[in-house]
Amino acid sequence: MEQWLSSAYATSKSTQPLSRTLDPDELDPDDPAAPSPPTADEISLFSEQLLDALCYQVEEEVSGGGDLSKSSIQLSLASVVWLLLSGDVIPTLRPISVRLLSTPGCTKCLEPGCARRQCPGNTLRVLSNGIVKLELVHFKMEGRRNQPIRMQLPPDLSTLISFYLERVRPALVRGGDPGNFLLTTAGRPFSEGSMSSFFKKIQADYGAPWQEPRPYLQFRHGYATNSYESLVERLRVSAPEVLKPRAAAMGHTTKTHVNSYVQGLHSIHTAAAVKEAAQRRKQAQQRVHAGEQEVWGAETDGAEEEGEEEEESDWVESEEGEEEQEEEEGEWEEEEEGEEEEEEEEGEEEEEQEEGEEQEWEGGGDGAGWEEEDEGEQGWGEQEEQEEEQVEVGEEKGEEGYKQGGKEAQEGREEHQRPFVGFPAAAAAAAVAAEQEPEPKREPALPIIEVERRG
DNA sequence: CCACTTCACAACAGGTACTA
DNA sequence: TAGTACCTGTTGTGAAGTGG
Repeated sequence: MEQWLSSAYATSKSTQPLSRTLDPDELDPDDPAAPSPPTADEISLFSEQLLDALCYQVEEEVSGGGDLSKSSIQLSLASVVWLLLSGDVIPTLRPISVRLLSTPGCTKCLEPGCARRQCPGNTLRVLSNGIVKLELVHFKMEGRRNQPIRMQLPPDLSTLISFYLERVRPALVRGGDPGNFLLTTAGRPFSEGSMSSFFKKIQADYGAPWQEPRPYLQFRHGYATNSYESLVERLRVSAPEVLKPRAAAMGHTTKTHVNSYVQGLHSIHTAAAVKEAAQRRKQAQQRVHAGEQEVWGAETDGAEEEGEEEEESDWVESEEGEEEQEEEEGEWEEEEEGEEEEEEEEGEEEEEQEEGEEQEWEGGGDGAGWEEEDEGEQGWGEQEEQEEEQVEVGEEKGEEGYKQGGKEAQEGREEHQRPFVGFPAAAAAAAVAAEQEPEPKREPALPIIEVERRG
């Protein structure tokens, strides 16, 4: 296993293009003295910091009956942008998909020069229960992928966005409304550059707990890297002892065992992810019924010590069986592309067996479900009906797919109610949530990502 | 089939223009 | 004049194309 890991590393090193050469006075990123990227805990802490500040500030102003101050408007805008791009509550979206988001009711595509017929653009809708749903058509380059990303946001973020739409955005509009969900303080749509600088400005202005403001791409990479590191660590710890004796009995190495003898790695993987999601959902339901209030603390003991890895494992993976770990190894060593068809078929079977449980797999799998662009389709036998169903069920799921940060920051969020909870959409969300989930814990839920397959 | 090349796009950073 | 937005060049990445 160790050799395997190192060979995989060597392979990746040899096949990756070298980064640009360092300037003479530039610190080598491998140098221990180089500033480390923000950890998941730090990111979460900063999110909490922003929300608390917003809560405190807005509460005063709302209770005073006046309009929001300029700083509150900016703070609200910053909070929304931060939560959409930082990867704390949802996986980091591409800036372009966020910039092109339109307001509810806006039917035109905001992508300049969009060639698609009747393109709805990147839409944002507030569902009847207050949950915000995103449908992102423009999330990457044109013409390569046609599958839009569909995502239901967690209740917390939905509430914040509803507040932004009702109280903040109208104050940002100057003259004609361009229809963009996010507007700069000057009332214009964000350009690529202005979004980039605003994202860094947020970190600088509101005291992010890391040394220098980081561009959003680093948070995107950080999210992906953390999940990968978590995976490698799990493999490193548990795979060798499990696989070795089995491989030895067959007279070959673990590498040969997985790569040459195990068939249908992808489908096994997919099936396991679906199965695990079902278990996860079942557990969540049991918790709700049992009225367990302390799930977080119990599940995340030790999370504080381990930092990012814990965080990632909560997001992307949960307790997974050994079998799944085994498959991961194989995939990782080499791509078995020829198996894709088989994999899809099997994926569909699994989904049927699970009777809709697949809708949750994005939260319980190994991260594949989080991949917003293409991998998500691999395990799906999606049809339109299913998607509609997913929308409905997704609202329920929102309460179940907990991020389970196990962080003090999360607990801190529960301490006081956000003042923007009183607004109509948010109130509806709260009512639905109260019906569906007896416990009022403010746990951010995993968003629902659905990948639509066309043709 | 695989490795390599090409192309297009996203993002960053620095400079410049604009505006309150 | 400071803050903000825009423009442009550079770099990195992924997908498609091509040749052995």
